[in-house]
Amino acid sequence: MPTRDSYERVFDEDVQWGTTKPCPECGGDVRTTAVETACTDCGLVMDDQHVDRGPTWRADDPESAKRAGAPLTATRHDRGLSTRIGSQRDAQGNELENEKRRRLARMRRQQSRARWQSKRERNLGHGLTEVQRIASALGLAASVREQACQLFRTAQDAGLLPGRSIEAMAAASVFGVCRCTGQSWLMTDVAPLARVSQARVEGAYRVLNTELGLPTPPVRPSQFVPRLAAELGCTDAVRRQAAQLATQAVDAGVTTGVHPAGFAAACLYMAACSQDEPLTQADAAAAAEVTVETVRKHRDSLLTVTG
DNA sequence: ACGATTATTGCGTTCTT
DNA sequence: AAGAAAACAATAATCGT
Repeated sequence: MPTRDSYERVFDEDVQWGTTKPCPECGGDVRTTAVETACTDCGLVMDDQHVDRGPTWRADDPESAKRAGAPLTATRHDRGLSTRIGSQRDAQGNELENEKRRRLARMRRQQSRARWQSKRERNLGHGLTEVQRIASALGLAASVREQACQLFRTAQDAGLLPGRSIEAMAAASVFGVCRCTGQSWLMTDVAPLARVSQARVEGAYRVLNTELGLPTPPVRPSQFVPRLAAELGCTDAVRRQAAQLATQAVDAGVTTGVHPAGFAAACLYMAACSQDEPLTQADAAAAAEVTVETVRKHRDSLLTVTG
């Protein structure tokens, strides 16, 4: 029996793991990790389907090659290590008789009771389910969902839960990860998905941020360009130019205090105009959930920047 | 001439600092 | 608390058909 150290990780050959290439959206780095292929800049996910294949483990001696279980995950309260008792077939795949079925059902029931050993664990399970629900409602990538779950764990470990609702902290965890990983979602996007008021989520996020010292960079309008561009069906060229305009405007310092999505909409509108692509102010504004006046205002400030 | 889009202005509200 | 920003509304101008 080889020791764990003698194992080496083996991945599929058809994917270049851990490599980067330029992003078609924003020119940033598209990085293929163990769980997905996504742009580190704009968050564009190109492929997060090969997650479930999981890593395989191979002994130095190829003879004894065997597959290990799924990778550990932060998304389940037991990190995915719990035993599942099936009900349909036995290990050989044969049908089970009724009596055995009943016995298995009983075992399953008992085990599921035993699985939630403590109140703490129940809370964790509840929180993680909530994190997952909100995260998938936002359409976050697998790696981001994973990080959100991890953040919730950290919050619980830091004793931030007592006195606050789990739902609030779960939503706050999702939002915190959105902020830290540059996702184009604001509090106004996350809070309505929570089962508690926005004020609660904000409160939970505040303690999360101060107690844990989250590395939260300021939101940049360029983060919203890809999503809005996709929603509006803009061409690649328009999207690229809009992203460029956005960063240009940030450098010029005309974006402080403004709604980033609204500004991104203005960038897209400007870019579309300059390339004679059809995009009305009304549509751009609607995508960013702002009014046409806002788009116009920012268009004007963009004009002063670009000269 | 007509509808759609864009501009302009003022004003009460909401948000940022 | 002061000031900026975004929303709302009314109205006019421009453009393509």
